[in-house]
Amino acid sequence: MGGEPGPGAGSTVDTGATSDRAPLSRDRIVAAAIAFVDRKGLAALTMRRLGTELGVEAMSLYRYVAGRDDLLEGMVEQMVDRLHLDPGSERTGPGDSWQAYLQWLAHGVRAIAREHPQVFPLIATRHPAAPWLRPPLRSLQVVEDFLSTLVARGFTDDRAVAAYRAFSSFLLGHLLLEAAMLGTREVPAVDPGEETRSTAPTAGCDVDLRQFPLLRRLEDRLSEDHATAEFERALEDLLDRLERDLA
Amino acid sequence: MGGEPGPGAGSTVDTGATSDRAPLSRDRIVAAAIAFVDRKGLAALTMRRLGTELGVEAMSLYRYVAGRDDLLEGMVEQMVDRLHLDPGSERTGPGDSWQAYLQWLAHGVRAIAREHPQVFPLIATRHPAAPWLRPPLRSLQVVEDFLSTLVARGFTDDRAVAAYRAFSSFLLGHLLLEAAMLGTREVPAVDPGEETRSTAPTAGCDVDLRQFPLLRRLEDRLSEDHATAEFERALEDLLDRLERDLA
DNA sequence: ACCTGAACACCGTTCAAGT
DNA sequence: ACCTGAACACCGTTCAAGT
Repeated sequence: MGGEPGPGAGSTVDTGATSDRAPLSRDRIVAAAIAFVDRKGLAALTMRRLGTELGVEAMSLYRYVAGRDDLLEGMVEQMVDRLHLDPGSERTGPGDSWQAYLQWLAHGVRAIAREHPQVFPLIATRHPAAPWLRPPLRSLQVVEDFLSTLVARGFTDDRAVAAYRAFSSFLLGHLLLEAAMLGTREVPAVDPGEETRSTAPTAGCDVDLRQFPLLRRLEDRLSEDHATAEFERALEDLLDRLERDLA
Repeated sequence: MGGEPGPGAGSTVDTGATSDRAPLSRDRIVAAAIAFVDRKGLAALTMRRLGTELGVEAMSLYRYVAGRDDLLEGMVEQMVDRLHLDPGSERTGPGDSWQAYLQWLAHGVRAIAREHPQVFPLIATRHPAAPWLRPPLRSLQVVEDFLSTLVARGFTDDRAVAAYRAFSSFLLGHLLLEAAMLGTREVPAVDPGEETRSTAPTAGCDVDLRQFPLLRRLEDRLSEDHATAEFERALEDLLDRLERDLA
């Protein structure tokens, strides 16, 4: 599971600055960037800060990544890669149904979104490797797997493409929303110990709801987190719909 | 439909730099920012560039917006505002069904996404005014309208909240995907006349599909644009599902 | 081979000063 | 009241130079 091949150390999760001496590779840089964004948010990610995080002088990074955009692309790629090299644990064999495969895939992507809510939005924003393909399953390999799994289970080409669209847009919608909610709580203060400087109207985040009676009445219910139940429900519905279309 | 109230001029759409002398207000700045991003993409939006665009010295903007983040927030707000002050043209009266209202709202949001595909992703990314509320209907007024319309049509509180979640996640997913596809074609070269400098692996955007036989076979079909038909279909399905839940 | 110092062009933002 | 010049701290990125 994404474990470092490193020199056998006890491998505490390493919360602080990881200036350990490891030879600095593209994978290590990308992994550090993901961890950094998980902690500090995307806006805080800077080539220079990431450099010092790695105990190195920022410009060194350019030996391994072509620039900031390439770094972001690498982060998405590394996150999505888990979806095919995952050790077959839950991976469905050729005998399993396409429903089982879509369930596995959906839960895999959801796990990514929940582990890295700050990074996940990049999946929707960054341009795909193939511009004519929609983002959410960013790896071409994953899309190929998706289509071939369905076609092998009796989908026509057209229906497989339609299923890909329906599935990916469902997944993107749900998970971006979920990630946005998770991401909100995570990066409250810019720095621990720094007073939130309420210089401007920006700060007024607790809006007054006097003009919105229903919002006030439903505030508690709206903020409840039924994310998992809602996700399962919507996924079931989608699979049912795809199944109906097959007949 | 979003027409300028301007001084009666022939009103060509004004493609170039709009350095006309108008007294510079928050609304004008925000509108200029939206137009700029539509033309050049979000990454190109800079306080300094927006300043010169408006024939003004960048720092002047800070009289009207609290900073870049506030500007982005203003852009989202201005785009979403169309959804309630729209001149009731298609706005449904109290006698109409909640289905008609949701249809109207969905098409309104979709129109925004299609007109401003480069700006639309901000709706999913920027933090909401109320952190416990999910983004896609960013205006609290719109959410209030949504809930009160449904409650007035016989939804219980719980069902109205569930409907809001299902509807907003559907809408966000579909429209982010659609906007991403539209946005891809729009900003191909950084500048007209500037050669795309293929300095690095970044440039290899036309991936070779030799290892992905299904992608190659379905490339044409995958890149077809059935956005409108798919949207209508999925919206119908969602409304059916909400209706089933009512019984 | 791998990292760094110094430099360049460009940011966001502040603030005293102009008109 | 509204805009500007100059300045500050910080970016991304390049490249000749160090080890």
